[in-house]
Amino acid sequence: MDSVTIKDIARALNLSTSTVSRALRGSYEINLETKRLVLEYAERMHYRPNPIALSLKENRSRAIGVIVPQIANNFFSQAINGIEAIAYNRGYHVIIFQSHESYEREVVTVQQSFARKVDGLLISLASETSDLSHLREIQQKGLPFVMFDRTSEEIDTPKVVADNFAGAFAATEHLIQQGRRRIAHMTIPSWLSITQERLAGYRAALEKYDIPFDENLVRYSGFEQYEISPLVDDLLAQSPDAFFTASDRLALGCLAALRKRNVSIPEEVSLIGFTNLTVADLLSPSMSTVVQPAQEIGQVAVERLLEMIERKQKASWTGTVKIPTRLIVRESTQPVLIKGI
Amino acid sequence: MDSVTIKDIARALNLSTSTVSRALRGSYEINLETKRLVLEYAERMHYRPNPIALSLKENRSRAIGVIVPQIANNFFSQAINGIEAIAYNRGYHVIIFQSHESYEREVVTVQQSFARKVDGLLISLASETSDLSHLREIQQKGLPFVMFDRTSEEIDTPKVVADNFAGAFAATEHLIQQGRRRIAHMTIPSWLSITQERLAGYRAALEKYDIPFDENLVRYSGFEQYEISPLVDDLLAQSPDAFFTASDRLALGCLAALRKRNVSIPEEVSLIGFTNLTVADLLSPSMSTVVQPAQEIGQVAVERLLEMIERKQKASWTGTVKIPTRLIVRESTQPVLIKGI
DNA sequence: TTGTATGCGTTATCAA
DNA sequence: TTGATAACGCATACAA
Repeated sequence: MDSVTIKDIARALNLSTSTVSRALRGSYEINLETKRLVLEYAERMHYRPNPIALSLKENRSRAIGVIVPQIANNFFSQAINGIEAIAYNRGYHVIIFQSHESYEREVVTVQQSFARKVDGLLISLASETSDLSHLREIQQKGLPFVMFDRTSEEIDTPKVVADNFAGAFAATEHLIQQGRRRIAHMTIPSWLSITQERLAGYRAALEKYDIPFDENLVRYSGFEQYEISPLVDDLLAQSPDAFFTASDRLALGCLAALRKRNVSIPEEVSLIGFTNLTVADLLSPSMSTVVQPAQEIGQVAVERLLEMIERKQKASWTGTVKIPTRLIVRESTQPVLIKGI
Repeated sequence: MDSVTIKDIARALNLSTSTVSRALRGSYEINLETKRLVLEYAERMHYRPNPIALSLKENRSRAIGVIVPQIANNFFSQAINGIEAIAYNRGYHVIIFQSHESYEREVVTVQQSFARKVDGLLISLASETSDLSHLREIQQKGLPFVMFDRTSEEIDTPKVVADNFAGAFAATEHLIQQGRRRIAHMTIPSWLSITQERLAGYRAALEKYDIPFDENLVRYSGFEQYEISPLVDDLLAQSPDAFFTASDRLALGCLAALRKRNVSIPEEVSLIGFTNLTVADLLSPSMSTVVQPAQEIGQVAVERLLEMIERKQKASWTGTVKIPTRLIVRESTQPVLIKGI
């Protein structure tokens, strides 16, 4: 594990470390011949500056931390994909952390990434998280961070989310236009901001078409697969004619549960979900979907973060960016219409 | 971004940094009262050792690098999930890198992770990669690494893969037992080890049932979605009665292409693919699948890596671990049989 | 039991 | 134009 250091070069060339350092950094105040010599030798020996030493000196790491509830989730893995691509081009590394939907792990993870001197943090909250003091703490310590997807009103920092309201509105409206009126809404934990926004979009669409809101048609589910089936039973007891689900897992769980009960789609019920493109591609033909712009959310979030980092300012603007969703309507096997919202 | 350092504690308590350091590390040779004082103060000030300083000193980072072709891929994100869970419990961080299937990026990434002083590397080769000198280089420099999934015979290091031969054999045999005899095999680039293994399993099953191998029934595809459809056309011209695809993307692409051409499944053709559980859950009912044990591969790989790191030895044993696959056979809507191989 | 000095790799400051 | 020295935060060999 022996790397070439500046010291090695200095010794070999009978120079001081400072001269070598300057030569490598292309400083002006240096003899051209010396410079050439150093660069040549460094090249030949495959010299690479030690990023750890640099981090210690500069008190930064050129790395950003990403905290997500789960990597093995299409939405987050696509978001990370977007994040990594941009960060890489800007010379930053990405360190991934998973909270596994656990509040405690999220707290530990935030602290660890701070200790690791990440230059900034991208975070999507664990479903368990309601107390946000760990975030206030790092904010107070001056670590820039951007929240994405699972955000909270209680923290004043830039946020990037899908336009959940518009997406839910479009989905619900689509179902209504198909003639459905008892639209069940199966969604994720109620305290998440995205849940509220989607619910609001759902309600707004109902209202537009003068359909009364029936809270018996709304069910909140956790993220475990086994929770879904009983909720579908509950909802079926309310004799809905459509399902609008708030995540891909719910959509798929719902799909499976309906099949199991021999409920035909789309004759008896229509089904529409919030999913992302990868999943949307796999869906059974009759299912339309609101596509979450996962990758774009990641990209926009990391861009805002890098801006904060490089301008070294808290946050020029701490608003929420809403990335448009797309509604993909499938009549039979083919997507026949893709419309932006 | 002001963190408490040992120096701060020393100053506040009128001690030397070495005393504080020793107290924090629970050294014996120290006054119990002093120790208590230090620990208490450190606790109160939320002291956290600076991992960067530690890395510089100890020339290690308690981080492992993971290089995958793509994060936004169910197989790899599940593998990373398995890796992260274990690494976390053992006190290691995971730094993710994507090669984006590019040889050049893989090389750069390997060098960067070495420069970052990762304690070890888990790597799955980019499809473009055939020259392995970058790996030989880090091997020679003493950086331990484990290859998983996409490995190469040419490197002598521990490897963890799915039992591709057995999986392909079981898949093919299943199709044969369904009465199929012209089984098309659509697979990934031919130079990847997993491709060869799967092809071998396919051929072995044919041989067992005295079905002649027809190379016109085998097609190699890259990882782009648009490549698939023409290949399916090619294969259909050979009038196959079944498809065995070597990855989930191919399976899904193939499925879509067949639907588009109104080829009915499973009447006209049977379809079986190599996928992982998450994807398997989404599949259209008639499609059986060989499940890749993604998470387990990640877990086993990281365990072997940590073993190498902590024993500080090159590699006690550089063999290949084959993780069993499972064949999930779906007759109609339900998986009716799950058998281990 | 505690303190002093040194080094990990780098750069910035000051001196030559 | 170049060199010596200190500093980043920590651990440790050695001195007291």
